Amino acid sequence: MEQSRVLAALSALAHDVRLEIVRTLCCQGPDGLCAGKIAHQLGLSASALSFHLSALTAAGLLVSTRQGRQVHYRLDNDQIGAVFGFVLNDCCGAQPAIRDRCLRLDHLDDQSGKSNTWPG
Amino acid sequence: MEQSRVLAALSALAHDVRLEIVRTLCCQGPDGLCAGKIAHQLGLSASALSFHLSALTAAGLLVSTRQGRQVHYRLDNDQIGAVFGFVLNDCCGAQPAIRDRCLRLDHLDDQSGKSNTWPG
DNA sequence: TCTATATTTCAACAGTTGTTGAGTAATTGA
DNA sequence: TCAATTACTCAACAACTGTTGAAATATAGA
Repeated sequence: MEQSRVLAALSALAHDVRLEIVRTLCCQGPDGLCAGKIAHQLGLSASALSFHLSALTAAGLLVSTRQGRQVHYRLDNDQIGAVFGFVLNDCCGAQPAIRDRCLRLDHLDDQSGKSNTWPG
Repeated sequence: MEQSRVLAALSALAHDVRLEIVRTLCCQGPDGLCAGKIAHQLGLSASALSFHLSALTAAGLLVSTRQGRQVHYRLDNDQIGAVFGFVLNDCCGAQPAIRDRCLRLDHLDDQSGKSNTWPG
């Protein structure tokens, strides 16, 4: 994964409406949700929603499929995982302190920082 | 962790110079690196660097300590882990497909998506 | 074809972000 | 105290981002 794609993804996620869109889509099945339903759930105008869906799609975080009049959106889990994998492994040096906190293992282990090693 | 802090952190990370600063600091010891050395390593002007260090510090991703004339910066690993923990768990529904890709476990498991469950 | 529905595009505007270079503040050692 | 070093702040400017409402596009069904 290239850094420019990671930057685009982080930039896309760094907006409250777009993070809500991600949160809304993650609880849906593989069919995702059509634009109108997302707009209704989040109380957004059609054009505002379209703007943010475009941003997330351009960043590679969403994929869309037209079904008749509707366009269905769903998360691209592979891309999302790859983005955070890049940040955690290639930018943060795969540090166990970060990984454990990220996976919420920190309360399971001792506080010495000598917990699990980073996989890979 | 509040969503507003997560948004601030993602926004701070979504810049190539700032991601390079993070990458530079993650390979340093607990003392971190002073501003002048970061500027030299990355070829930045003092004021440009100061602008970006302020952004990262305001977002809670760096901590600084003055040592004489110099100011040393280091990553706040807890905060970084908490930010990505929030996104992966509270925004992406703790999905194994994302987690495995993020931890780069995807090449170890089968491709069926039935791999490890999310911890917690 | 005509109408209704679903979504996207566009232009205008306001607000935010990033860069530059000059100036300022804090600290050290002569 | 003075000069040198280190880092920060500020103003000006350009570029980018997000919001709004109107218009355009695509599809479905009568």
